[in-house]
Amino acid sequence: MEPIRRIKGTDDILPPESLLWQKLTSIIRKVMSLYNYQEIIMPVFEYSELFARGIGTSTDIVSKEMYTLVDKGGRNVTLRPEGTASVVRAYIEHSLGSKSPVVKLYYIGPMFRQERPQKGRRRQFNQFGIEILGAPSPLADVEGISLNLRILSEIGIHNSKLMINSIGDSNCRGKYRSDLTGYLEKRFDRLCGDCQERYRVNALRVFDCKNESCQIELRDAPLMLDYLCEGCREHFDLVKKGLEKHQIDYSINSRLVRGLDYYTRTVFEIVSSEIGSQDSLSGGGRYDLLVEELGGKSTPAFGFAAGMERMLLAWEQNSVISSSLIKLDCFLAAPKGIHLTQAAIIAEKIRDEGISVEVDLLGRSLKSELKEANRLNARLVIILGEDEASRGVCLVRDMVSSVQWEEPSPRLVNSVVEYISKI
RNA sequence: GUGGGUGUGGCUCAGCUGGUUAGAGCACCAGGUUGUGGCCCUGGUGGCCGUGGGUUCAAAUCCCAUCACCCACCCCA
Repeated sequence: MEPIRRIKGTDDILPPESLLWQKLTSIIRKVMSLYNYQEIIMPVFEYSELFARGIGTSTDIVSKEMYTLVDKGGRNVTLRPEGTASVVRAYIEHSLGSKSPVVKLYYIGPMFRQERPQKGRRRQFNQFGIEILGAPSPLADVEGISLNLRILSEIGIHNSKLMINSIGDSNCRGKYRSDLTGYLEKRFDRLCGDCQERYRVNALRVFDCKNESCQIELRDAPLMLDYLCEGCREHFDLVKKGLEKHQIDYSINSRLVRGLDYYTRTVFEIVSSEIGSQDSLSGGGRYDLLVEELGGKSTPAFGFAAGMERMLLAWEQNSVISSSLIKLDCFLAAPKGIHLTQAAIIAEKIRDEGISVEVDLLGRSLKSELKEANRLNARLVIILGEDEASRGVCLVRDMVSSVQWEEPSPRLVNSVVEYISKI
């Protein structure tokens, strides 16, 4: 019989690595609460149209990467490729804006994109992200970026770099776009095939091209930063000043263009040079037009999404040993299987006191059980041997100091509690 | 969708100018230690050498096909 395998681009996160994930999410939640963001838990699938309208049909995500299906009711639904569209949908659907002028939400969960997997790129992957809805001020941009960086530093990722840019708004982007396409048109023949395609779909993305000859052609290309209107220029200046006041290092990357259509003004990206070719740990920016685009009232907004698998990749560079996170207070050994049932009952009593206990379920030899206890990193081993039982005592062994002593059975639970709490 | 690389016990890999029973380390089990873990020693379990076809007296090894995984392009978190 052929065993069934997991779907391409999906992962089983096994222990002990899953403990690293627990730690990661607990750090994220802790920092979110420091900034007073509330969690929103959303469906993982939505009407396909939400993403088409929210993310933009010209993007790769919508045009070729979505897991879309028609359900039995004839609805066209899609596994979410990102979180922002759903948050905005929920914001509108529940009129969150009328309950409070500024709404700050975060989410953690899986996203789905049908791309060719590679390092740092999976078909099901996990993101966390925030959305600040209702705040037009650059203060919101700066807060979001600070929060993002704080999470990275709490985790222990220090090898990352922040890049920012402004891509203008509906006032100024139009003129820029036409000037840029005009510039590119004149050199169209000298651009690579990919860039010729970009020219047609979204000219701003030619700046992402890694092809050297294209970069040479782009040397004198007009830059968005020179086209910013008064409002956008001022907003961008305040973001930069804000970052400086927070002592946050950044670099301006005038070629930074986000792949999603909804961004306006501020865009940012945090990259790591140590996680392979997919080097973006997180990215986001301002999207002042999206809420209205999805049928809500005009609402300014800022948000970002971060790739959790990529953060773990960057984290492993700092040699965090996940297996050392496994800890067990106590292992209950009942050699030769005589007292297995009794052991299980004692284990429950110790657990009642909040102390973790493992019982050997196989009734193995004492040697095997100690070996097992050692593997499990157990601090104490309680041995319920025949000799001891006949004398009404148990043997307690500290696996770190190798000291062991006899304990009268009635006192066992109390003294284990005492011992563990003193460590 | 395009390109490159790799498929040998649970894991990491050696063997691959074709030639007798396919190896190592780690992990696992047992013993050395007649109830006591980690270190050490000894032994053991476990592999249709990704799959299918071809060449040959003979294929893990050569050829073709196919599948899977990895990395990169593209794009993005």
